[in-house]
Amino acid sequence: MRSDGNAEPAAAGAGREKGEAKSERTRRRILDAAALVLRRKGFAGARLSDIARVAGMQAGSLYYHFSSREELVAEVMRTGVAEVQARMQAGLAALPADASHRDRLATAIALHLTAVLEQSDYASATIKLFGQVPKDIQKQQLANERAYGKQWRQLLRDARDAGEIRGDLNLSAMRMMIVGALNWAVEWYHPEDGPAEDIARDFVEMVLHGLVPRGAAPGGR
Amino acid sequence: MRSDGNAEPAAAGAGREKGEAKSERTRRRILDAAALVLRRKGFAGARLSDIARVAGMQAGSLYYHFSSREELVAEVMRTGVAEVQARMQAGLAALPADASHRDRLATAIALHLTAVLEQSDYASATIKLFGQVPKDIQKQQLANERAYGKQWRQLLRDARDAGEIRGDLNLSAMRMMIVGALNWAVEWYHPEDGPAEDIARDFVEMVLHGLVPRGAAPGGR
DNA sequence: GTCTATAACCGGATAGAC
DNA sequence: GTCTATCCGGTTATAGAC
Repeated sequence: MRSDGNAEPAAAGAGREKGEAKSERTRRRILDAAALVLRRKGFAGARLSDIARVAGMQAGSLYYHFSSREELVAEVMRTGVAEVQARMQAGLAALPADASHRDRLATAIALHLTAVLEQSDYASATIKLFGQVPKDIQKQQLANERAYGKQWRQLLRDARDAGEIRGDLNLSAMRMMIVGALNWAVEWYHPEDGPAEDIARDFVEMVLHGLVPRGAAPGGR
Repeated sequence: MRSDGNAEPAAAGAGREKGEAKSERTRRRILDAAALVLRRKGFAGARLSDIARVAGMQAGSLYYHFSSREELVAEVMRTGVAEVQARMQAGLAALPADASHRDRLATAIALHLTAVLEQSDYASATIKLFGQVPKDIQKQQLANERAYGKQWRQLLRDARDAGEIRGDLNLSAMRMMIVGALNWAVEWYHPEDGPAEDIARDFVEMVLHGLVPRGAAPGGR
């Protein structure tokens, strides 16, 4: 969920189909447990024994489903992007056909933030993990996130081309700043801070209109 | 560098005085090495043997200067906030007396970003580490960052009270968003992206004036 | 103050019973 | 498929020589 992926095409879908074999369901239970533990303890802090306990089994049993700890972590991260991207795609598609580009941008911000703060341990784990995992997993993950980054770039470019956002800005920097602020929320957010949607509203307001009052002299000082 | 510290007063100064004993200099050499290694490998990934190698000694020798790995990490983090705060204080004090609150805010953004991206391994390590270290170090660190958070809150409140930024915004959310976007830069920034000052300029522009062109209809849509 | 050697421990991975 | 038992490598921390 860095939005700057820049390599090969992203991997397949998020999974989560219905008619799964029992084995598939166990696998998912392990992944759910791993996402939870990884989100809380980070890459090196999450022990297989923790994950196994949450999944309701013994550490050794995990190896029937995954060939190594790293494979398990990598799959959590793959799922993390896939989930956010799926929600984003669905959420944008659900907008009325005549929604403005600014509406689409505002919706994307809210979707990313709620996914990351409230809906998906996979997403929050993925964000925390990226800077902690070995280089080869990072590379793989950049590839996974490529399509997601593309979506954000498109969103901003379309808005600019339509004249709904300024043409004098470095859109790449804007994207990093927006997504960065959203991602960083996993470091400080607690449910007592209120629903993620409320926070998203404030973020959108600042991203679109800035801190300076509309009427004020442009120069500052 | 989370800006939301909320406990006891922060610890003493950043250190770095001149007439240090040899032993003090060695201690600092170890801390420098630790900051570098921790920034690159994270809390659990940084081995004492790595740190010792960078500092030019054997792992066992570290224990003459620090009683435990955690103590070493905690001191790196304490130094991290202290350095950023010192730079911030000096940088703001260097502004002309008639600088606007918006100028002060813009300066704070640039100072935080350059400190974190270019000037201090302690600062970048501290940011990466916070979410990875044990709870007791986190607690201690929140206390260390209390004064820094206060400075940011003051900056925003003063600007609002002077009418230089809007009065209808949740300043707490704004602070988290601004500092969060800056902190997140340690996750993606590479020197090839250009000087941190340039990135800071873009950030300031968006924070102050937003993405929407000044003349545009306020409603969007 | 720093080194070498080693104790003590821990977590990932494997083997084989069930 | 899952369990128990165990191996194995690596890391923190300590002891004692220099």
